[in-house]
Amino acid sequence: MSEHETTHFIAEIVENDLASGKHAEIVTRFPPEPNGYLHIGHAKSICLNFGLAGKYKGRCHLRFDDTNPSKEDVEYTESIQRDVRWLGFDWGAHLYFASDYYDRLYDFAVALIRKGKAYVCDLSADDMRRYRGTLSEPGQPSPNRDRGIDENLALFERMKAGEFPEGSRTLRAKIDMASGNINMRDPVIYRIMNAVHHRTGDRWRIYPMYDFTHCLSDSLEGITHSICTLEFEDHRPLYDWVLDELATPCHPRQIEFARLNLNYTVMSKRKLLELVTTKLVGGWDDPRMPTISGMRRRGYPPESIRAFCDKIGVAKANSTVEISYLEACVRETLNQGAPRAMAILDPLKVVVENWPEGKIELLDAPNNPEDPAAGTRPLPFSRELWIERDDFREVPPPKYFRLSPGSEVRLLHAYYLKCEKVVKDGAGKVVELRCTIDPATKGGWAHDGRKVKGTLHWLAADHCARAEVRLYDHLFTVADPGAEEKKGRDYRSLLNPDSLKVLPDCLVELGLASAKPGDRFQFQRQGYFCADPDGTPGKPVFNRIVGLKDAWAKIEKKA
RNA sequence: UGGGGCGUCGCCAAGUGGUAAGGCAACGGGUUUUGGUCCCGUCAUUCCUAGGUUCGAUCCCUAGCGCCCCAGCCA
Repeated sequence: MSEHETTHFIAEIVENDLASGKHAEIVTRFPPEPNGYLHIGHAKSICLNFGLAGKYKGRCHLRFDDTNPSKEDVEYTESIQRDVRWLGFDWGAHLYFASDYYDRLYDFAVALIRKGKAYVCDLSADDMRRYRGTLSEPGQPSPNRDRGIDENLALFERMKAGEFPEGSRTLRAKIDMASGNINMRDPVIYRIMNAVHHRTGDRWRIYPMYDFTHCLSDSLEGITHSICTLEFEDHRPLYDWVLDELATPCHPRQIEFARLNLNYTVMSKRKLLELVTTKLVGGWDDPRMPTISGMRRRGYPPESIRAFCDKIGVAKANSTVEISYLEACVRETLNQGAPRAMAILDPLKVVVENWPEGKIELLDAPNNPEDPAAGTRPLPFSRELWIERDDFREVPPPKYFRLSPGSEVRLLHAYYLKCEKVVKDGAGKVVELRCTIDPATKGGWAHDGRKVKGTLHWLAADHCARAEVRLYDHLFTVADPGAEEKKGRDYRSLLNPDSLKVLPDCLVELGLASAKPGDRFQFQRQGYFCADPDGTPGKPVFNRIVGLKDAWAKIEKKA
């Protein structure tokens, strides 16, 4: 992981607690609700929690906050574990489920009732909302607020036994209906639900709420630092209240930080779920999705995601990070390790007129100029070649270094190539280039001091494999779909229609035909690509992970 | 005149009274058999605003302004 000093206010708190002896060892936790797939925002939290535990020699638990059976599913508990592991983190033996604490949680609730700090409320959801008051007006006490302890105990017992219909009663903490903090206006801590829980089945008819469950789960596990996002700041007084009222093993400190936002995408679980269920994308692992599984399929290396999370920092100010920053992190790690390969996305035929028909020459190509240890591979050269259509212009614009009539370029690792003639079809489309090579430039070196400005990638026509290539762009056309939505636009209408471009007839080096899903390459001069599981032995499929920086595109755009 | 937070370069983000780190982006230049990588340079006299305290304030005080979150029997 990154060497540079990662220091932020949470690390500072941890360091102080360790230095002061408040804690001998820190314990953090990543507490997802299994109601969707993890996304890059979760990755920030995962890196933070597991990262802190790793750096300060503590431990980090993976705990599923599964208290709402109506939205949760085992599919998600599985995908979440897969994703956390893939990111490079290990919870060891510390895998927990809030649902495993249901019995103890129930006992805690009973204890609260005994203390006169909780009561069974008969208000309907609508009435409860009315009694709650508003942001600027205090709430009114529930008619059941002063119900006797024994009656509360009996009623709660009967709630548990399933004697009452869903929604008919709740257990509420008795705190302060006039509090400016609405979370403290006698919050519901248990509700009646008939849903089947993915782990406890139909054993329970009542389910604890987040505010009651989370702090107690933390305490039961001996968590020292309970790190969550900003929107829970208002819940901290309640977190502390519950732990102060009950006899618990310890009282973790809740610390809030700003969640990650990325531009040109959405991070809301609801929207991501909707994109998946309405088939606006191919699934949770669609390479355009900001999900961990999407990024994995796209080809983002896990270490680049970790580096990104490390670099963006941790603070309390809401912020939106440019997705290009993530892409820069991906390029950085891929540049070091990805083997280079020739691939032609949009082929244009070149016939080398002074190269004998049928002659094949094997040239030596380094696998990675950044890493000599990666070795070399033989590259066949022949009379007929493919080059990138975009690497030829009949009328070259200013500063165009590539091929044009009469110009000379270098074929990477091969020869200097000169364009002698342009062949067009009836419609005027260029279909073939008649060229010559300079035999004295084998390997791509001219020994007469002659320089060439452009270097092109290429493939021998009869010695390459077909491949499908999928090019991706931002999921949305606007940087901030949320802002547009506030102006009345449906975020779905902001989806980028060009976010996926399928190129069915690309050409790649023969060796890539056997690439395994997940294998990553740099297609020289173009970008980084990753073999997709959709590929077949005869026809591999490559996802563009991210393009290389393109100085020429910039020049051309300016002109 | 409900409560809780936050405001430092286009985007992140250090800084905790001694005179504005770093990364990304951008721009200029060098190297280069990827117009990639790499290297060098430029890029906030200014820290939301206005007052005040101080020899000195992004950091302290006061008053404003702006933005985010909260009225689920979601998490």
